[in-house]
Amino acid sequence: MGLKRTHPCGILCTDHLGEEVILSGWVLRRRDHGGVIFIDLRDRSGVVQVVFEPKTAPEAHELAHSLKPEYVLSVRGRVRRRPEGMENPKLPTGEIEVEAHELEVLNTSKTPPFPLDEEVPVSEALRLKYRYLDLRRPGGLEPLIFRHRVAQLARQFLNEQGFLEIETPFLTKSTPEGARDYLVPSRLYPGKFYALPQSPQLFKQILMVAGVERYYQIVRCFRDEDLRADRQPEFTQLDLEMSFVDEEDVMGLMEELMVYIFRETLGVELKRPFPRITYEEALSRYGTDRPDLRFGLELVEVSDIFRGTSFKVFAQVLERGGMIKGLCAPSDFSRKELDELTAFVGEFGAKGLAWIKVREDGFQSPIVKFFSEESLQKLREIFNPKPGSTLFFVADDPSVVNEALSELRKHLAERLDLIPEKDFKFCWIVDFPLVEWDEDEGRYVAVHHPFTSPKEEDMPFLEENPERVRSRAYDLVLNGIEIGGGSIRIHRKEVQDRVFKLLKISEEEAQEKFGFLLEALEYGAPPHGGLAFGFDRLVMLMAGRNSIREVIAFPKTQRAQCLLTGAPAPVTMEQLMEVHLLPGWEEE
RNA sequence: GGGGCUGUAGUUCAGCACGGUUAGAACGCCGGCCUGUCACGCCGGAGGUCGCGGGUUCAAGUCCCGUCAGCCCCGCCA
Repeated sequence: MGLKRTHPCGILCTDHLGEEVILSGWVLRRRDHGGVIFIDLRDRSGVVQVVFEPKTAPEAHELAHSLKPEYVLSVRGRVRRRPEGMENPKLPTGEIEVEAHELEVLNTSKTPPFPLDEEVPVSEALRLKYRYLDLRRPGGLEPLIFRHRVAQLARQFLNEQGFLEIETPFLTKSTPEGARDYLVPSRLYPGKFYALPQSPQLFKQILMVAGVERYYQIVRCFRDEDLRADRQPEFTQLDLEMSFVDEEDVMGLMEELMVYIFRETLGVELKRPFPRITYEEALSRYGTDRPDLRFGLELVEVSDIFRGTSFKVFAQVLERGGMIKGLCAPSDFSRKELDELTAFVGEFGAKGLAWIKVREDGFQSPIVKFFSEESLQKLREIFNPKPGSTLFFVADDPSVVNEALSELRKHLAERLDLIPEKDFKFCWIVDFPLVEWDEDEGRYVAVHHPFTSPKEEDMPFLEENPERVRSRAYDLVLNGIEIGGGSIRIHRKEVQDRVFKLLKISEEEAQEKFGFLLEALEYGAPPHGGLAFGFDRLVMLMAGRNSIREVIAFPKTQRAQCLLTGAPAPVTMEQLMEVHLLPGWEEE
């Protein structure tokens, strides 16, 4: 390579006037006037206009005729001010241009399968197959640069707080419960398998037993489950764990971390402390344990108001122990829109959606005739509805009511444009139940995981009334998306034994599955707890993107394929034999 | 496993409800011209397995069935 780069393209400005520079980058566009030729040269830093003139540099000018998009160049030239009136305000470097003296073509390029020079939409499948071109588009690297920055800030913050970054194994042991594992066959041990970790949970607890006291890791995790816009089979956690702490210590430090990252990247000043909402209250007011606090439309239970009503649908639901909740939307809806909303809640199991329109002269609805003036007055007091708004009600079992209205709440907020742009509303959800009854398995299962500590004051109910026991777990929710979760762990074996008993995990089973952790707990395990962020989700939300694929360099499709490499792919018979996997599966 | 949206030129799309000449547009690409453009301009040209398979029909891009792929959602994700 003859010409060695001296400057990035995107930083050149009037400070560099008269300087001789050597630039390297890709041809974004060529504007060839036969005489003068303009090349927009792009590198990671940005774009600058290079001018080839027949008089100034005949050789370079001649060669420049042959340039095409995505050719790779080095150009030697002089920075000069653009002629009066020829500035391009759309370019950061638009005040200047580079008068080319020498051109070296470092590589040619095939015509790209999609245009790289403009913001035209390109199908995601094509973008993923040619991800290297997709990323090369102007601004294409932005999400990854942003992600890098968030990662570095997190590291910096945690380093200063005395955390050690420690790696944990990827080839580890399958632990049942939780998501489906990705399995790796063992060559040395026929019939045995490693599993890729769903999270470093057990290792980080053991690091606490090892005396690390403060651990973190930005670490890949693997779960073989179906994909979503915010779920990839391999994703990244910012994982951390601390010794000698309670939940307030962890939550407080994590708030500081968020404040720091948001300030340094987005210039957003987050207010501390973040609201703490109990699980029960979140369900009551928002119908979900991950509420979006950027808008109102809160849910209110109105069962008592309608008790004894002659409206059959409500009465029957109440009789069989169901509930009625409602919300007030600040908008009027047409008959057709109301039908659409009814169909919408139907997707979540609601058998109907009752509505009352609020008019200047009172309520209007087909069902309002069933309600006493006293009931209607109470509705007015609760919702304080302005004329022109609409009350919605769902009557059903609590789980259906909450899910349907929670989804309706989000749906209406989007539809009515009630969500402020660039708004970041955090909250902690606390006081989760320790366990919930699993109908299919016929036993209690852990809401978080089996190592989550119960609250001290609820310990007496562990055996008699387990559903009443709250855990020392906490979830961090941002704009209605769970971005982190953690807990204070059980560090004493007798408590762990009682929880296993409650979860109907036998001693033999516990020994087989988590024996190494249980044994570790017996050697002076300190009280400890921690948290894991869904790092991709956090970055996605901060970057204002709709999918974590946008903030991952090489994401997989919804069917879990990598369109770039073609993974997953067949392997040879020899490879299968080596890991003792006999073919036969083709038969199916 | 289930529901929905999408699939037509290299790209982004129109055409499909009501089947009927040779399937269009823009950008890109190829050739030519052009000394101040910046989505340069002008002239000319090439480019199609209408995702794939089957069916209905005299005739299918268009209707029907199946299938594949991408995306969104439910289930699933302690």
